[in-house]
Amino acid sequence: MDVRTICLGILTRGDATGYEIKKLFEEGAYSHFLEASFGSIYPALTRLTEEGLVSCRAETQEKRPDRKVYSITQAGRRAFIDALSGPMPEDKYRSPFLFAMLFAHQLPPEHVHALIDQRIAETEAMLRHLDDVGATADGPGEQFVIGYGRATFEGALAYLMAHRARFETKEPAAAE
Amino acid sequence: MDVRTICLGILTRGDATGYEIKKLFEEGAYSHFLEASFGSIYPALTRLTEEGLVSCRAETQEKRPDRKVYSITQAGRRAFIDALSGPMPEDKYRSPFLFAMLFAHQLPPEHVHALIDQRIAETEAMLRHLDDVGATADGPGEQFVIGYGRATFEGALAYLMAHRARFETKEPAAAE
DNA sequence: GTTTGCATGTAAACGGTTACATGATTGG
DNA sequence: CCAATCATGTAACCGTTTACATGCAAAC
Repeated sequence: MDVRTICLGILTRGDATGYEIKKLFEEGAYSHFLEASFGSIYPALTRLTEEGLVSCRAETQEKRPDRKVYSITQAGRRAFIDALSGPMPEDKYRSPFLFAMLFAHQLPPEHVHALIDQRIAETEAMLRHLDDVGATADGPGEQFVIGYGRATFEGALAYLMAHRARFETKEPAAAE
Repeated sequence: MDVRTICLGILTRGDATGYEIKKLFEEGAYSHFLEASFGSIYPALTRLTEEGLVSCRAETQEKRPDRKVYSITQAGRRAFIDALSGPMPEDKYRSPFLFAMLFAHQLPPEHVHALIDQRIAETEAMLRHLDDVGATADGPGEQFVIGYGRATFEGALAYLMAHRARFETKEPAAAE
């Protein structure tokens, strides 16, 4: 899913500036499965405007830099639905944490232990975040996505809790 | 986690050719959280050899193309442990499926339904795959990683099963 | 007085994928 | 006969990140 399509999707929910889109990426209900930087959002918005999929009105503000508010056009809505109707690219999960855990026996036990504890803390933080955004989420889609995130993170958390002892520091482990 | 480090890690488990490393990526216990193509593996192996982190012996085969078998060196092992000891980059999860679900109310109900059913089938296939590789997995690290995968996919699957009815085709939904 | 927030944008660098090039063998 | 498996490698392309450039206002 490229940044273009994601911007289009966000704009179906209401007008926004590039800056606001970025904030949705890092703070919203999307943050656990989407990400993008200014360096990709601004050029995407410019191209989308050239192609007539979004329109742009400039708002001159006092005491604040000018802002460009983008709206999706009818053509944009059509292009968006088309993009969602085509074949879905596969989900991608890249996990440096799991990669490191694969080599747990080659690492100092206290390092492995720290890795797991850190991961537990991050997962708990993620669950709290999902609760926060879940409280104000509107449509059924958003509720579904947040629920899906909660289900996976809860599964992961339970597993981490249940298996951390395995790698506890200096656990002399009965046999090899 | 770049392809270089991942190749190094795989080679700590035993010698391998570029071709074999690729197969591990797509068939092994790694496949749910790692991926790489030939176009990145071969150049990585070449560079690693130049830097002395791996060594390479050529095996001339009859009836088969020559193969280059790579082994990790002592310097390579050190570099690998160093890479795992530094700060871990965050996990990244990119989900076109969840992105599409966010806009479920804008999509034809039968399309949403198909999306969920497809996802259920994929998740079940993934769980079967993890069972297969889990049966032959050796170290504690591999067992942990497979268990973690199972825990998250089982959480996801239970959620999908429990909530698919919400989006069932033509469910006239009591109120908005 | 320094950091944070608002606000937009560009250019270079990076890591990676896709497609291409080559070629023999084995199984359906 | 065609597809798949084994096996290596390059080059063009792509989307993205990172760093840079600019600047004012409010909060700490």
